[in-house]
Amino acid sequence: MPLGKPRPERADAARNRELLLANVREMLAAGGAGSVTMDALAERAQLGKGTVFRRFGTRAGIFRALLDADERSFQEQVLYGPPPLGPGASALDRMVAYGQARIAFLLDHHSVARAALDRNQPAPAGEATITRVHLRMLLGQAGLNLPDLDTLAVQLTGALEGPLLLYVVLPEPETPPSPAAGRPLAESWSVLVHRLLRAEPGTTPG
Amino acid sequence: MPLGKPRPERADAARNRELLLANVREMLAAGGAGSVTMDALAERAQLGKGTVFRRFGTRAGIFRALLDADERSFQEQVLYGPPPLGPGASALDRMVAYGQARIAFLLDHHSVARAALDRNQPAPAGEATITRVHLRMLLGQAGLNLPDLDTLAVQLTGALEGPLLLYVVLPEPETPPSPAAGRPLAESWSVLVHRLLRAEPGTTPG
DNA sequence: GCCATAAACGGACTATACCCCGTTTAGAGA
DNA sequence: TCTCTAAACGGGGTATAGTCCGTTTATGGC
Repeated sequence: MPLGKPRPERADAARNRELLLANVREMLAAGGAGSVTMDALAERAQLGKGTVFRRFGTRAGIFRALLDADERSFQEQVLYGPPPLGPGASALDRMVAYGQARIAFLLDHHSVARAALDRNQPAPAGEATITRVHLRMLLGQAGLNLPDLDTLAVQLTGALEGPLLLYVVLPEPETPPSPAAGRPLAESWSVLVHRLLRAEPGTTPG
Repeated sequence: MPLGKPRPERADAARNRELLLANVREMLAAGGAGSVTMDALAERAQLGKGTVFRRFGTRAGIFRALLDADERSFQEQVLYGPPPLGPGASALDRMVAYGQARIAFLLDHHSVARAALDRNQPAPAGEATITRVHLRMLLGQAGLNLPDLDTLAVQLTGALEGPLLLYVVLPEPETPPSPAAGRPLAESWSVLVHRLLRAEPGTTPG
């Protein structure tokens, strides 16, 4: 038995996962993230409560699972899509484009993204890390003459996502997500990145 | 009866508040933030649970109250202390100094500051806002030629505090707070601020 | 001192996340 | 098809945040 393959998920488990996620989406649409309780979800899906926890581990885990699919397709746009979000543009342009896209993404998924946060757990594992890793890479490509790009990437992640996840600069409950609500953030992000990546005065680029 | 004076806190209430906070500090020292439960606190202080909630409203409120005193003296350093943290230095220098001081503060109070966060509540009201407001003011003084300093201040708040509050770049449980642990963050903050406030090439200052 | 009243108090009650473990079942191999 | 085992399932149990409301008490005005 090859060690790298920890046995695929059993068919009934997979079926139930989908069933649960479908129910979560419905509950979400009907009553918002607050209405999704483990008990209610279990009952609605006609499953035991233990099953729900076995699938998702924690309440936040449900929302992480929900985010996952969209997050993956978002990531694909970033890695393989057309520039400037995808490869083929300058680091500067890509960073601005990434910020804009990320803000739009977090706006779209605002309620779920916040519900996916887990006090106790440091970083919502999959979710926030995409930003940190990608920004770190772009900083590297930008040819900055700076020592600690890792830390800078963490801080920029905070600048980009913090306003939407921590200091909630948005939206009134039940407000349908206005597409332009993130405009100021995107605008300001662009300024921040432009100034950060701007060449040192009196330095030859290279 | 003057409307602005909503009646001072009753003596017994004040006494109990102190009693509770003292007990919280002891529990904190003994078993960490996780060991501070409302029931345990109430019992330890020989008070009813209802009283604890009446005093602090919510679990996070306890930690906010704990933070409050230190936060106030921190704020005083910023408003009236010696430069560069206090007034009397350039906006740039003050912003760098503020970042350094804030990082040290959050490091010192890391466990309490995180416990003061309240899912549900957007921003930990008093706590995070100090940073936002102060950065906003300094940005104004810096004479930047930028349109939306409010949003920029929020993003910088995220850059400064996000790493410590959201993406926990620190410390292993039970690690005594190493004073140098925030060095990379402070260093990187300095770089970020320097580049942000750097004069536009070909622009006359003023 | 005495009274009236607003505030504080207490602790039972509810809602909910998360745990445990005995029972059931899918699915690989004989 | 039968067996065997690891995985999945169920739902009662626990811990804990937060609510409610009847009771007690501090305190300002008389």
